[in-house]
Formats: sequence, structure tokens, C-alpha cells
Amino acid sequence: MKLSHHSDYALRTMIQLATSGDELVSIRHIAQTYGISHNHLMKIVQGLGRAGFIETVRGRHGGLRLARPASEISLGALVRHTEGENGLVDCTGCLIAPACGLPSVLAEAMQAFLAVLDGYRLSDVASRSHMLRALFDIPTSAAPSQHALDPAQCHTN
Amino acid sequence: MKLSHHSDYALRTMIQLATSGDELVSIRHIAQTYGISHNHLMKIVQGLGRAGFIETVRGRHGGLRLARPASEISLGALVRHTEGENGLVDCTGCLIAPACGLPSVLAEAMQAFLAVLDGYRLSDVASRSHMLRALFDIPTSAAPSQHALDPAQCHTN
DNA sequence: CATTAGATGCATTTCATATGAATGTATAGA
DNA sequence: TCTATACATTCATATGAAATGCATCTAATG
Repeated sequence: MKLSHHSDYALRTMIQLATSGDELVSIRHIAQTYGISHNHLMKIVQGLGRAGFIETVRGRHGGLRLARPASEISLGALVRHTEGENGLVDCTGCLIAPACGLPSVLAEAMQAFLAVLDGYRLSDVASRSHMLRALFDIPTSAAPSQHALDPAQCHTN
Repeated sequence: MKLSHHSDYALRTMIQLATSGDELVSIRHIAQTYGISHNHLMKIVQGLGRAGFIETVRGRHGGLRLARPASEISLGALVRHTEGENGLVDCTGCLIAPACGLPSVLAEAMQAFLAVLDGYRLSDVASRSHMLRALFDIPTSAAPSQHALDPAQCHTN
């Protein structure tokens, strides 16, 4: 059982945007950061845009930014969006479907999975902003939009 | 996020074996029940055998049966086996891996998922034995647990 | 010893996913 | 206004894991 690359890249994109604050970041730049296909990321971004997670700005100097603060974006909502809401198994055509107790158990397990993610927000997984900015090669001058609190505070470990 | 067909078929096989009691059931028969590839199911079965979930009997009138009572087989253990124990994402090569908070959150969610499955046993999802026996076309005379009767019933085609 | 059924390795096919290419649309700046 | 840049959209292609098929081996039964 694996998260699709689609979800993986969507989450990484969101982390990069969270770290970049109000700065616009281009799809090309993000794709280069992770060494993935520009075209592929484009489609993922469109999904994120349509779902209201990010804002996209066209034209020269365009790019992406979060539509809301990272602290207001639920990881559960993100994963629900990127993974779709379909069940873990497809029982259509299965002979024993009417008598099978599996779907309900799997649905319960899936709910538990998503419930954990609902308890975290984007800001929780992008909390090491100092380290992340270094990795993303963001100049420290371009501080994350809101108040710049003590960078030492960001370290969670 | 989906369970692999591999897991799906493994679980279905286990349900059929649970419903068949001590009777040996051939791989061919199970494959025909679900309309899937005999060869494919063979490999899944081998995995279940090596992991100690089932007993396999070679030779004429051979087949499969559960290695332990269905009430002692945990669904969590089964899914852990069929899905492997690898994480939901592969972070090797990801630039931000050292600062990324995602893996730990996903691991926690996965644990919650498996914890739910650990709370159920094979017998829980195969509990509608009367209905299942009808679907599997198991004669009601062949009681769920005990001895075999009519040898003619062994032939699957 | 012939038949049945699981064990195993290898080749092939299938299909969702990922990638690439081409074109359209919107914005900024010279 | 013109050009460069960047997101939007559609269609075509490539890739890789999963599934399937085939051949051969081992084991058990009558």
C-alpha cells in the first residue's frame, strides 16, 4: 500500500509553498527542486488550484502560493483530495461481495488512517522552516509572510 | 490509495478457506471461483504458505486449508504480510527528506490503519458462513468444520 | 507409472501512471 | 504593441509494476 507519486508530489509542493510564504514560486522551479517532470507537476498543481488549496498567478513573474495559511490546511483534506475518496478495494464483480465482511472493516481502517491525518496541518510537517529554507535555497531575507519569530523556535526535534 | 490485487486475492482466498473448514480446496477451484488467473493465485498462495497462514498439500487430491482456526488469524497480520512493511512514501532521493515532517505523520496514520485491522480476525469477515457456503457452492452436508464426504465433489470442472 | 496438484522460474502482456510535446491563454515589462 | 514568461489544456508516448501465461520440476495418490 503506497501513496501515489501524485499525492507525494502534491504534498511536497505544498511544503515548498508553505516554506516560501507569500512569495510566488513557479511550477518549473518546484519541478527542478525535486527533479520531476514539469508537465506532470503542472497537472497536479491544477488539481490543487481547482480544489482551492493554492492560488495560481499567470503571466510573467507568475507562480503559486498557498490560498490559506499553512496552519489552516489539513493534511487529511489534502490526502483525501489527492488520493480520491474511493474505497481500498473494488468489490464489483466479486462473487462473495454480498456476504463479505471485508469492505466495512477496511472502510473503518481507512477512516482511522484519515483521522490521524486530520489531526495534522500543513504547518506541522513544514515546521522546520529554517532547515527547509536552506534546502530550498530561499534567501533568509525573504522571511515567511507573517511575523518572523525566532528561527530556533522552529526546530521541533 | 488502494489495496493491491495481491492482497485482495489473498484475503478472498483466506475467506474461502475459512468457509471450507477442514476440506482441502485446490488453487484451481479458488481461481475459478473468482475468475482470476490460476498462475497468479499460485504465487499468492505460496506466499501465504511460507508465512504460515495456510497449509498446502501436494499431489493428487491435494489443496489448501487454514493452518490455524480462522478465529486465531489476525487481519492485521494478513495485510501486513500481503502489503509488505514498507512505508507509504519513498523518500530516498527527496531533497527535503532531512527536514520533512511527513514520514512520521504518515507512519502514525498507517499504524492507526493497521491497529484497526489488528482488532479483527479472519472469522469476523467470514462470519456469514451460511451465505458464503451457498456462494461457494459448498454442500451444506459438508459441515463447516469436520470430515470430507462425497469424493465426486472434489472435482472442480 | 500415470495422473493430479502444488513449486518455481522465466517470458510476455496489460494497464495505470508518468512523461513529453504542442498549443492556447494571461500578465508584465520594454 | 510586442515579446518573453508562466499557467492551462489536450493529446500522444513511454515506463514499470502487476498480472498472466507457459514450461518444467517435485510430491502424493491409486
